[in-house]
Amino acid sequence: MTTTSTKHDVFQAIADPTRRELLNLLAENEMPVTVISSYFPMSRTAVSKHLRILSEAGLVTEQKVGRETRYKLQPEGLKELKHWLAYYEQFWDKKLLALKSFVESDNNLKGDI
Amino acid sequence: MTTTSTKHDVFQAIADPTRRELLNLLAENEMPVTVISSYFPMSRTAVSKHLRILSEAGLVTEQKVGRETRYKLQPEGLKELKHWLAYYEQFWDKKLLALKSFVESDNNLKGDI
DNA sequence: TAAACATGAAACCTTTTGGTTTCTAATACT
DNA sequence: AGTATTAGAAACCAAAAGGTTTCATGTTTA
Repeated sequence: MTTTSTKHDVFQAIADPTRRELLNLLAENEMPVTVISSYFPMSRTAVSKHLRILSEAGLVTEQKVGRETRYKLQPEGLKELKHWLAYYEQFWDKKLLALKSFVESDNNLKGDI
Repeated sequence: MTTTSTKHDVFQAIADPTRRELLNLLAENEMPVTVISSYFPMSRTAVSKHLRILSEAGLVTEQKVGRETRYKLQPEGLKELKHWLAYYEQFWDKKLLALKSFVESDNNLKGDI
């Protein structure tokens, strides 16, 4: 059982361009909501909601410090996406394609496991 | 200039679970709409609309053959996603982290390229 | 202690999304 | 020629998404 409680999934979380910008912003520095929202052309509350969604998807973490809540990137949350992608890489990666056709061909090691 | 006309972007295209299933289904075999839609618990028209979105995002291609339209995966469309992800990999990949701190440190090969 | 600050919750609104059913057009079969 | 088949277009609808403003609550700080 994984620790990440995924109410919103990663795919949906990164679908929104604002949220992708948020990830980008939070990648290097952790920062509180008010600071974060100063980078965006929308209300603080709206940004806060995006942060919530990112948090639920396991892409950022929140840490309360006094009256402020600091958010920062949690890159591990993107691993799920990487795994998903990995499956499709075989379809464009020549090396993987070669391996695939080798494994699937009938003229090698019949009946052997 | 790229050939992919991206009206819908990849991020949004893969956000929907039905569309991810479609990609999965079309990864191995190309097939016409009626056959495709038989795998899904919704109308043919609905599936058709999902296919359109995938197509606009450059994730599938359509080929008209007689009265049917055959769809298949266009894996290259996922490269954009891979590139996006690559940036974030540095944040969880130890090797990349090590490289990063090395490159950023001031005590190596100053002014040398 | 009172005022200011940081943030999330609530209620609300508009647009987008994911689905439906019906209609139209093109192609294939008999 | 006439009927079936394949698929997209149109019109429509309910629910979700993305935003707003206002309110409540906890935390500083003057």
